[in-house]
Amino acid sequence: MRIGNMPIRFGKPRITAADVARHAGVSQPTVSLVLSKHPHARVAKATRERILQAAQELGYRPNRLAQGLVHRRSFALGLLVPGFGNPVNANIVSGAERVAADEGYAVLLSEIDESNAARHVHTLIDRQVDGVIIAGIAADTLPQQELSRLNVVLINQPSPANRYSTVAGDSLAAGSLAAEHLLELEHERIAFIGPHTPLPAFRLRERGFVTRLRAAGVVPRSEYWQRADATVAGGQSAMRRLLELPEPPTAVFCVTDVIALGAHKAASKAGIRLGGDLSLLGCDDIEMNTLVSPELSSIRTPQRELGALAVRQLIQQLHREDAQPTTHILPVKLIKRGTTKRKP
Amino acid sequence: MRIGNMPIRFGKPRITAADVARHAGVSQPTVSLVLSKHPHARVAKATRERILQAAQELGYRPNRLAQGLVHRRSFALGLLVPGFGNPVNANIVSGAERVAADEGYAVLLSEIDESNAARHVHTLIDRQVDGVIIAGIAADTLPQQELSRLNVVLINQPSPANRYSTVAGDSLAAGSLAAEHLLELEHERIAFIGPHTPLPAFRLRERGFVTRLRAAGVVPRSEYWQRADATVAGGQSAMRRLLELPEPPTAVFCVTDVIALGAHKAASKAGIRLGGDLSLLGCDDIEMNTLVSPELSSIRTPQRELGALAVRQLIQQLHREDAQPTTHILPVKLIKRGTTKRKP
DNA sequence: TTGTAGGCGTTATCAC
DNA sequence: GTGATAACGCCTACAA
Repeated sequence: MRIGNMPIRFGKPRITAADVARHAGVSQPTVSLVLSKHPHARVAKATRERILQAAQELGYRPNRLAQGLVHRRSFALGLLVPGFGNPVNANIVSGAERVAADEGYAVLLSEIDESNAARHVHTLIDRQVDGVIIAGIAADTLPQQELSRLNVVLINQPSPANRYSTVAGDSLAAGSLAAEHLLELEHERIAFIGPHTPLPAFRLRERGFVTRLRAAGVVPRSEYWQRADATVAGGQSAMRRLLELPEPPTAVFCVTDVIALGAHKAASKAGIRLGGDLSLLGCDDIEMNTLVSPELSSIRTPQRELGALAVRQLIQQLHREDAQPTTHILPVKLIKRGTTKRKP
Repeated sequence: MRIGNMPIRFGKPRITAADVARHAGVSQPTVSLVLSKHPHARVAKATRERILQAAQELGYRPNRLAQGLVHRRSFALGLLVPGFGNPVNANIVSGAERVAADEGYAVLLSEIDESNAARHVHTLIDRQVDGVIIAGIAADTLPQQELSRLNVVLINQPSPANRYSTVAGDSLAAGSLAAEHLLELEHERIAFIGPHTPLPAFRLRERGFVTRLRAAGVVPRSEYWQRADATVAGGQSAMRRLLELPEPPTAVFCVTDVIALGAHKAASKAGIRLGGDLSLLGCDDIEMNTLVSPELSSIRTPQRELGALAVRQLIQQLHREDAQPTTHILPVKLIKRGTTKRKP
């Protein structure tokens, strides 16, 4: 890529530490000492005052790039997500950004898919990010070599080989809660719609679901086990397939709300009374669950909290040379609404 | 803020240009010349080959921070948005990020509200962003002085004093189209729900709407003109107020889909048949419009496109010292769905 | 207590 | 063609 020799507008002369020094009649390092060193560096009160005032007057702000160069770190974090069209990801990003900003870190956003992930990771390394957070995409689909040079915190997925720290909603419990709820409502013909994507969190939800069903003596029927794209359209067609079965299920658990909303739509279109003829349960509890009618029952997973916690964990890791990978599991919660009712 | 003296994990020795130089038996600046200078800098083919190979072998990647320091720019753009829980903003961000990445720019994400805007803007300046894009928040609520030191592109709002470039959906046309559609369906008792927030785009939508109504001889009734929070809940309560009127409207235009979805919900709850008893029209055309039943008619505004265009415009501005503020208006489009039907 | 020297990794300007 | 040398803005170490 060609750089240099390009004019840049607003090359307003930046105020530098040297300017402040001149203004205050001291040397530049002294300015640096007062402004960025440990709270009470030993420097004469008088000079300190003078420097602080000069800085104030000139509106001096240290150049983070220059600081980064010296410190070999940038006070910036990379955030790798596959599209925040998905509200779950949007919430994670939002939670992460907030904490990062509070802690003085910038957030570099990278919307990735399998095809461009390597490029994005490289970009982040080039910018000396202090660490990256990975959400919504399996870490092992990313270039391992570059990843190993970074501080990494994963969201919603166990770390391959336990190398990275993880924060996650309790996916096993989510699946388990889902099964329990449907069993409690006395359903037996219970179906499942999961996405093709082999995202660990989704697999765990499925596992928790199946395990709990089996424990109750309900054996999953293969024709009730549907795969779909993790989209509304995917949920729709999967639900249509279920409804066309000679003996359709009386309850369906979808591994994400987006899928569930698609299923919701397909069922409504087919004239099925949700909550009456058929119970439908999603997972994540996104906002629009309350916009459809009847409102979609769901398992609420923490999202902003995950983003926030991931950033905190990442920042903490930066401070300890010997930090070991940690795992944080946050609880999930069943939210009963209109789509899940006792078996007809 | 205290910096320095903090251990940072993975201080893996970065490969520098000096390393490559040593490896290739040339001086460091020569490496720089070959790797980052105009396509065909004059340097002996043999040396060039050697350098390229050395760089390849060592996996050298130039340090963007150092480049930024000398270029006085960072190849990073700031993105200021008020919450991407709002899918409209999420789409804008997504479109912007994509183009930025393609052009080699990083995106620094800042989720702002009026209270923390100044801090975020400062942060961006400290990081020497080459420019910022502002979406979903009125530019004149931000600190003007700092803003004036930046390259700015606004999304969906005309520039105060015409100082900044703007890209926007055609809000006037959106309002006008909305009015036209409802008039065509022979409605006369036409209501409006707009947000409290004085966001320019919203005011323009309203103006376009009113103007077109007036042109058709329909005089807006004050009791039909509701203000609401720009949320689902806001839309709900506004719609309830409308329904309680002695003579309720037969058609309602909401200035955003989020509000409209709230209105949709309130109407459905009240037993109103949307599209039958009452026509409802939103604006933006977010994805979940097709999830409710009947599906919500809307005016589609470009969102990813706005984000993408904003970045392109911003980057272009960086290249011309004498760039004048420009204005791009993108067309909008009526999407007819189930909630708008001929007057009963 | 403060100033001087040196370097972080890069690019630009010159001599050679 | 190529290699010193000097920035960019800041911080650390050491000397005064």
